[in-house]
Amino acid sequence: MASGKRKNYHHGDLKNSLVEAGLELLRHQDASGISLRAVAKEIGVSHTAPYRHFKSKHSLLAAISQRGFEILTENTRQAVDKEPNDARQQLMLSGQAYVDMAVEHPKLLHLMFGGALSLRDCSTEYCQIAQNSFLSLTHILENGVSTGVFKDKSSTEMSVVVWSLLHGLAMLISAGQLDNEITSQKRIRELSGLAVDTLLNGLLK
Amino acid sequence: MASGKRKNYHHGDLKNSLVEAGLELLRHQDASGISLRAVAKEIGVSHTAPYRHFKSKHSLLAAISQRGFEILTENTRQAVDKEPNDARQQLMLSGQAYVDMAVEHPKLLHLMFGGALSLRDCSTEYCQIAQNSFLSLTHILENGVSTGVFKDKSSTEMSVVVWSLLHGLAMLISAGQLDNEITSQKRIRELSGLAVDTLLNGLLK
DNA sequence: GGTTTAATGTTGACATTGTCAACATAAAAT
DNA sequence: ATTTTATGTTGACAATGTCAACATTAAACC
Repeated sequence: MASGKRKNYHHGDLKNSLVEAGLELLRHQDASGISLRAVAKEIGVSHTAPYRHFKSKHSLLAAISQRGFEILTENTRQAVDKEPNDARQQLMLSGQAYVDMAVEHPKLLHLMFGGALSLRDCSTEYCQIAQNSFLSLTHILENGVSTGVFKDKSSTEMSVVVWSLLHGLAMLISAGQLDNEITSQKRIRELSGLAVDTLLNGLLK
Repeated sequence: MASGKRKNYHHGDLKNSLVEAGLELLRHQDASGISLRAVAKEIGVSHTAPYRHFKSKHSLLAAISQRGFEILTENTRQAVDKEPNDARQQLMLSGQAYVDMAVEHPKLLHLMFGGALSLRDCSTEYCQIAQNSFLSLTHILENGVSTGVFKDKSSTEMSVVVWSLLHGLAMLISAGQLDNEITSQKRIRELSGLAVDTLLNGLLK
């Protein structure tokens, strides 16, 4: 409808619409600046319609966060699939996908990791998908070790290290901490590649 | 006063007390769960007294965040001072100080990096102190290069890489993402050391 | 020491927000 | 066609952020 006012009483797919509207609002502002009433109004339903699909505002934010993990997982999978046999390149591409997420969805990333949402209090499904980056990296590292590209170390521990590097870069970028260092999209890719390259080759002489 | 009710009309140091009270509340809950009225009540002043010292709730949160950067800076400085001549050890100790911050102040760290607070809109002083970790690491790396311990690469770029690694580890820990991997305080120190060690020596065979 | 000024705290009010209960509508099941 | 269930609306209430006007007192000044 032109004015955004719905003709029918039943929306039909309100739950998903609320999540997508929330994602859209997070493009422009932090989670703390988002109100349930604003999201409902954006879609053209009453201020308490969301309570038919979500127990609370917190629940809606958790659903938006889960959507974020789905996007991150899919972006990373597509990137990695470009190089099915090269573990080193897969790490590079994973890094780029991760950092791209930070550039495109900074506020969403901030919601996903920490704050009111916690892995210490989540559904089985949410907890699982929130760890996909870790699992994906573990898989790449296992491939790298078994093909002789990487040192034979605990893949789990190395995943933690690789994930830390990529996640840290993503978080610093999205928080604006590297704005002095970053002048273009190309530069971001350079830094991402440099980070992975430095981890592979080491800092010591 | 025993009941927390102040006898005198003038508090005397309300501005700092608000920041400290906010820090304390952040030990137990996310910034989104903190209200100005609750902070004021904690100190025993009226609900609008804070507006005599802070333009808005956002301003108080920014002051709390700045306090957090001060704590991080001081903790890191004290850790690094233990090894004035060993750049490699200084990196290790910086890592530990950074990660300790994540364990002790997870919600504060989340407030400091991203969300409603941004380096794209901050006072000169805040912007400056928010970059202290970066400057500290750059200094350590410059020392390491000049003493021949580290490869002769751009210290600025290497600082970004090291900071990403430490920051990522800290953020993942504080978000509960590494709870499966971390079983004790000792384990956290191990992971922190492992992360720095892996960055120094590299992953490639 | 008294007066004036400025800093700072309080009171009351208002708009917005999250959430609830009761009611309304219609889709689905029987 | 009727009943049940899902889902949306209306109205209300408590909590919150913020503002203006007023109150208290500390500091500055003479």
